[in-house]
Amino acid sequence: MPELPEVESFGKYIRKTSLHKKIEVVKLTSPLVLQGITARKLTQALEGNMFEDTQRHGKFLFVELKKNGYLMLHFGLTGDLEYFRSDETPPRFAVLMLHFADGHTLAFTDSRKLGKITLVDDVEKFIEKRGYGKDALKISDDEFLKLFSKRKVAIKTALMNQKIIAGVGNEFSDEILFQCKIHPESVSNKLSEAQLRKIYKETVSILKEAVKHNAERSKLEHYFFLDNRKAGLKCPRCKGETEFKTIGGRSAYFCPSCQKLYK
DNA sequence: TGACTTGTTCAAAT
DNA sequence: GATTTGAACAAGTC
Repeated sequence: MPELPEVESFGKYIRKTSLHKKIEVVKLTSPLVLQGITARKLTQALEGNMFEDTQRHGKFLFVELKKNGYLMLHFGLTGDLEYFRSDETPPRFAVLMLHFADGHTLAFTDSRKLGKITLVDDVEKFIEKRGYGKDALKISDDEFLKLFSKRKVAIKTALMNQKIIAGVGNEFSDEILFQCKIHPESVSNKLSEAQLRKIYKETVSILKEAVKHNAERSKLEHYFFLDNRKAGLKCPRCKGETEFKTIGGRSAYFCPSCQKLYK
């Protein structure tokens, strides 16, 4: 699922393929993904325009336009990007296609259509208005500690709450807590300062490494859960057996014998 | 066939 | 008012 590292890669992908090219035709095949704007408005804003750069906050990608602000992309569960020659067959789940003047097309694909697309004037204001927390790679350890030491929910739930810190999703939260040997159901404010600092350090280092490898799971083999979220696996650390549990309405995988529960 | 999954949002509860 | 809980959303996968 697209979490912070995947979204960072999507930004890189756009910068590599799609900057400074005139957008000639916009095709929107599924207006369902539009958030607060009409198809006409999106088309008008993009046609004749150009991408200049990208920036990311948590799982949100903002594509800077030459004129009139930013195109905001959120990839939901199944959002993806595909850049191809315009005479090739478009991808199956294309939701938005931008045909560039140079004969290439950038498609936003989304099979389950939980992604979101809109136009944004001011990125900072957008983030503030929606109440998102700092990006997981931009927050300091002290800020992290302050936020997590007052929350009374499961640490996994808190890590995934985009209003506390932005960017961590279900899969990475399982890995972070596995690396820290902390049970995902442990209550955030019951953890010691040292434990919270450890979680902070792991969060940053796992995300950074994933970003470095373009979120390719095959290059993150020394982690355990990232590509392998299942119950009944043998824990590589203590030979216990991994378990499944729904925590905060989300699936959680962990090793109950070496990830300690603090309640 | 229908249960399951996922990130976000929103409503309800505390 | 702030925080927490839990359902809803869409639709492919198994």
